[in-house]
Amino acid sequence: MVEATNFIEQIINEEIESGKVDENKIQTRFPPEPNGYLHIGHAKSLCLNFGVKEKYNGKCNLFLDDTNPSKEKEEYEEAIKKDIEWLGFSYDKVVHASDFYEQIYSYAEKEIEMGNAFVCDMTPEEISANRGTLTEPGKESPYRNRSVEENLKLFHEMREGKFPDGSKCLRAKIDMASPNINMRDPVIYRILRETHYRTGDKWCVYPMYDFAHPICDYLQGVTHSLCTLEFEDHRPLYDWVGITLGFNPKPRQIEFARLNVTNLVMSKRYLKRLVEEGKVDGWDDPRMPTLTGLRNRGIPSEALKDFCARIGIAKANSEVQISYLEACVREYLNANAERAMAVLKPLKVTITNYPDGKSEQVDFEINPNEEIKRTRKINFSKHIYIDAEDFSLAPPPKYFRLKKDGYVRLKSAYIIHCDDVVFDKDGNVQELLCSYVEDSRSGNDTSGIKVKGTIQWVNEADGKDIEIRKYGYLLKDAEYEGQDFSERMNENSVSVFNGKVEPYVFTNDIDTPYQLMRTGYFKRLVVKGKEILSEIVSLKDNFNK
RNA sequence: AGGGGUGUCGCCAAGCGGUAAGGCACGGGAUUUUGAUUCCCGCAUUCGUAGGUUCAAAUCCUGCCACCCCUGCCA
Repeated sequence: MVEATNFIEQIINEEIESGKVDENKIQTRFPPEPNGYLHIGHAKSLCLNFGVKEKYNGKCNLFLDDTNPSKEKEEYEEAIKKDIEWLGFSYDKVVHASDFYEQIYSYAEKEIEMGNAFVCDMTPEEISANRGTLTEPGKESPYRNRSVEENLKLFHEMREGKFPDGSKCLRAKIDMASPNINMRDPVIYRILRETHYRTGDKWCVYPMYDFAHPICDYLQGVTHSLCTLEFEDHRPLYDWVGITLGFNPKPRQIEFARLNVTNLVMSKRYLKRLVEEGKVDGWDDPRMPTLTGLRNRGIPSEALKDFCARIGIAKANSEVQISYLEACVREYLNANAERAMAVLKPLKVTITNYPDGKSEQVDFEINPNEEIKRTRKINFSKHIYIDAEDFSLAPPPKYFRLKKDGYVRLKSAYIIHCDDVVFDKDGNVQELLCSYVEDSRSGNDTSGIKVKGTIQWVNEADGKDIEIRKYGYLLKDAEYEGQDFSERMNENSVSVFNGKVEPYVFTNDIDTPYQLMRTGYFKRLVVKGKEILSEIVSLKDNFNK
């Protein structure tokens, strides 16, 4: 018996124990509609469904719920597959609702034969008008009592294309007085002349989600059909289909709360607007909550999965702080990212007492967390750059960095002393004239000087100019209640720096993440043909508190 | 009396009648050639609320309150 980590696994365990389900046949499915890009919310569902598969040694298909040809595209299906691959999940099969169209149609005929469904001639408006309200029952359709023969004939003619779109539909005959509106003779088949991305123009009738889904689950052998909370009201209909059609074993639908994350827009509509209005560079913009965006951002899939595991699965509506995701990303990257040095705002430093033309190599630790420390060489010479933020003319108390007449250590190299400041004609700091302490070299410092601060630097001779980008959130940190999306848009979610970076970062694969020391985690990214350094997540900063 | 759900620390979330896990965040301290990391220590006498049952209740019962979802031929 596996140890349950959430209420769904608890249910599965109980069912196995009671013999309700075969422990060797646990099966789930990841069921996106191929009508858009997957986002971080889907990652939660992916982790849940594939988590159950892996835990119970069961199966999990990628089920593309393509019952509405007007919204679905091949392009989305391919993007979905790529995202799943990125997360490292392997599905047993790729199946589509459309693979089962013929069988679903037969099941509809069966419902008609059993007197459980009828062809209704009312228009969508009429059906809506007769559905009743939340507090009042609906009215039965005048076509509700057609004979089985007539229903069958009409349903066949619907398929044959004898009726225009919307003129007729197939409805389940359940209960127009049900307090659950989904049970008031729901439409289960509609006439729709739309080219389907997989079946083309073969069909002009398409099953509705509520009818197709339980059938597809059953046909695949799904034992547990996991979906989000808004489908709770649909479960009676899901069960109705299974029971009337005599499914055995009948799949069980279980609902869980969808993921909400602060400062993130998840709605497809708004995401689309961001793309269309040019607020972002596309669906894969590093600021987007889409999986393609997160991947482009450099969020490690391991960290995303860790996040999903840590937030858990429950039924309470909740909103997770984005800082939780960031913590997971930092934790992973801290252990796995190589360190490198770059400066966002280069400030020239000349080491006046260092010999002209001399260059030496210092040892730089690749990742201080490694058990077996690895180092690489970095050139050091008379001319270097430090970050302008690491020098202050008017330092606050407890300032650890460089100040006039102060000392600071250059990471992996020497301690320097700021002797003089060169200003430009506008009075801005242009250059620092420093002297280095010759016997303070990293590794064999015999100078006896204790410095509080250590800062990163880039050697002028081999530093590369590069645009460095840091990101803010797409949504401002506001009370989401009552606030319109457009009012919450953060118009300044990109900060651009003309920085310098050591050449080492170009020697690895483009997706390699680095911790730019004291700056954050970054990776290279090609934006409009130009290579930049793009922020993955910042480093935690306790100093500003 | 529409129906279906949910309410445990700032944010997630365990708990399933025996006297409030854990993570993130936060506060304090130690170590640190990243003000990072790591390491200690602290962080709900209380579980939406009011009653009841019980030797014992976050867990059982009853009432109330709050929030979410449902009137697509969308999923």
